[in-house]
Amino acid sequence: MNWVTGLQPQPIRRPGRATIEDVAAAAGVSVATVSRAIRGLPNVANSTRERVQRVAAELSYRADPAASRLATGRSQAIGVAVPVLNGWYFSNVVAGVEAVCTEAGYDTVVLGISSAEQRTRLIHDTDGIHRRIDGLVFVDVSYSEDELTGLADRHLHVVTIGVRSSVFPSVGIDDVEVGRLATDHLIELGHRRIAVLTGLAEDPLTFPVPLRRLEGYGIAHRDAGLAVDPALEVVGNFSVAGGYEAVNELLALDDPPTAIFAMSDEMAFGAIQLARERRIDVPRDLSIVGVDDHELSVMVDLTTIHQDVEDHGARAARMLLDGLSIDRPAPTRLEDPVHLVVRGTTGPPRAT
Amino acid sequence: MNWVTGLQPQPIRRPGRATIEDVAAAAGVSVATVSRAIRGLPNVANSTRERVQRVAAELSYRADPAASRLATGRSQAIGVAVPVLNGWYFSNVVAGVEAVCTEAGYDTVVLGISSAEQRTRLIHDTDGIHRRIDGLVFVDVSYSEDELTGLADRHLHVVTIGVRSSVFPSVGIDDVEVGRLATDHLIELGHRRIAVLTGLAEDPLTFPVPLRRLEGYGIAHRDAGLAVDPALEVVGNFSVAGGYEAVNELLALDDPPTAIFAMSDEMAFGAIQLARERRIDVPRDLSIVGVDDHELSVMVDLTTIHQDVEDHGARAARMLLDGLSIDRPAPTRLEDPVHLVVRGTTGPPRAT
DNA sequence: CTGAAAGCGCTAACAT
DNA sequence: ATGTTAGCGCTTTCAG
Repeated sequence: MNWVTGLQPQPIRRPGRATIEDVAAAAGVSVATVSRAIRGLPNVANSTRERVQRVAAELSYRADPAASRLATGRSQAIGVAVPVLNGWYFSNVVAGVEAVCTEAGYDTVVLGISSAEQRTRLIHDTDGIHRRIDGLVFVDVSYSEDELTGLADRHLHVVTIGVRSSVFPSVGIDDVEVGRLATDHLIELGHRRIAVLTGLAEDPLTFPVPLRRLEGYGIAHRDAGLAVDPALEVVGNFSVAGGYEAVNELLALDDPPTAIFAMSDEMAFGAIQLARERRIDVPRDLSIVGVDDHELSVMVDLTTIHQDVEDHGARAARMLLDGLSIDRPAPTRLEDPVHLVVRGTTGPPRAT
Repeated sequence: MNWVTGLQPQPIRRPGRATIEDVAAAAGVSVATVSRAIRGLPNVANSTRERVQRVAAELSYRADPAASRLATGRSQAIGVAVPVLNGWYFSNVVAGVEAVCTEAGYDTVVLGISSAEQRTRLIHDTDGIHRRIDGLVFVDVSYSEDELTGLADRHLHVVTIGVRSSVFPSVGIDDVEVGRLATDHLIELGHRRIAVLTGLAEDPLTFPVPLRRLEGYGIAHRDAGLAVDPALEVVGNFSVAGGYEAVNELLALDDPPTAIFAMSDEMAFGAIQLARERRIDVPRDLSIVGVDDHELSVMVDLTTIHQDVEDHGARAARMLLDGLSIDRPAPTRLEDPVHLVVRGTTGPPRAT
């Protein structure tokens, strides 16, 4: 009730912000009808629908997202959780996700998961995340199956990129094959001491992709009757600087490698840089193969394994959006083929 | 009404989702007190606040963001609008923004503004954006002052990165100085025919940064008593491929340049690549200077102009968040100093 | 096909 | 210091 009769009877309201009631009034129908008409629900006479839509357009009416979220329980937004936002791989994934989401009328909220603490908060809902988004795509941020099951139980829709999951759909590549492909290439060229630049030195659980690639690396060795030397496995953190440092270490070895399998092009770039500074001839004295087919690899003539990362993001988003209507989508796996792109940084070792 | 008496009498409610009423009941207080206690508002006895917070924690209660958004009108989310999401510059900006926002408890929603249509939709509220976010940072997506004023009138808080604005705060660098610095460096080395790789060939309004840098390029020439040759201004679209193509064109000229000022490192990378393929000696036959100080520039030994992009994003976010409480923040300009980093891709021209 | 009304969960007066 | 209650703007039975 308004006690101060006649004084500012209407609440302070931003001008131009038409509500559903305004539209209803202007169209001479009830708010329920407006809601139906606008969202394309059935049981609305065509003439009515038309009129309502016209009026809504005139008033440039848009349903308040918060209000409809409150009423429906859906936020029309999805989240994309990535360890780091800059960095070639992740920004491409995000780009793919965003494109699809925007197209579908969903907002894309980015969630940086750089620390273990952020990772925990996210999964344990300390963060209240699943009130803010309808679904989540995890990009190479990995959780135990138990944790994921927990999410599923709370009705959060998830798609993972990179790591595969037994509880949620996922898209990625065959990382074992990646490791095998790269290593095989090197072995075929005649290399016997092949170093590998891997990811973070953390709990394997948090990032299994390097492990899979390492597995492929191992398989290639085994198949060729070669033994792997643990000393040749160095952490490069998937960064240029990390790759640089890693190779620096490797070259200090008594018996340094003749070839390097870098699990990302960025690490390979770092490796190349160090080689240049040290005046090491690539590929004569050191062969280098990367993974990603970064747009700059062609520039440095890097042999690498191609994958279409932006497409991974797009496909993941599509899967997620499609799955939103189903209560528990099957944990399908979408696996993109990968292939080796041979360029100039790999060749036979000098002393073959 | 539930017709099947006795069956599932309570509404379908996700388990574990405590509401403010649950907390109130459990703590033996009213919902208003819970609200106050949890948000740290005054007028709550310490003992009460403690108890409420404890109970809330036990029930792992979190205010439903949609509900509070509806009640308060604030969404606790900010948007960051970028032309493209992959690409070194933009992903770094977004990373900076996200870090600050997350820290402050705000969600970061990314908005790709690749098409003119998306640009229009966003600004004209066809998108309903300002119901979804409290503030917006525009990253090198430029609008007329009129359009921006329109946004301000609708109480949308904005900070721009790159382009400066007379209506909203902005952070960036002195782009005229960037152009001058790069060009001067080349002129001092003795170059007289200096090409410039610019941005999009679109409406200047949509992207003034290249224009400012071009201005600096012009000033440097004028100060040195040199004339600029329009034929040496080529569009490179700020991409590696664009830079490659642009230089390809330049070299076809009757009187090709001896030096190139690329407005981004990525274009410079493309230029370097082409030079390599053509066996053009850099810097002997072609000097190249970029802008950004991309982490890979050191790798290709690129002379460039350094700027801290991630920091731009962080500062913009901070300004935006700080300004949220003020009705119309002053259009301050935060300008980061830039400096030339001389590396190996620039040197005196052969025929000095 | 359309309307009335009861929420959705929270905040913010206003009372006490 | 705490409680009551009226919205916020929309969706969704349920009635008609």
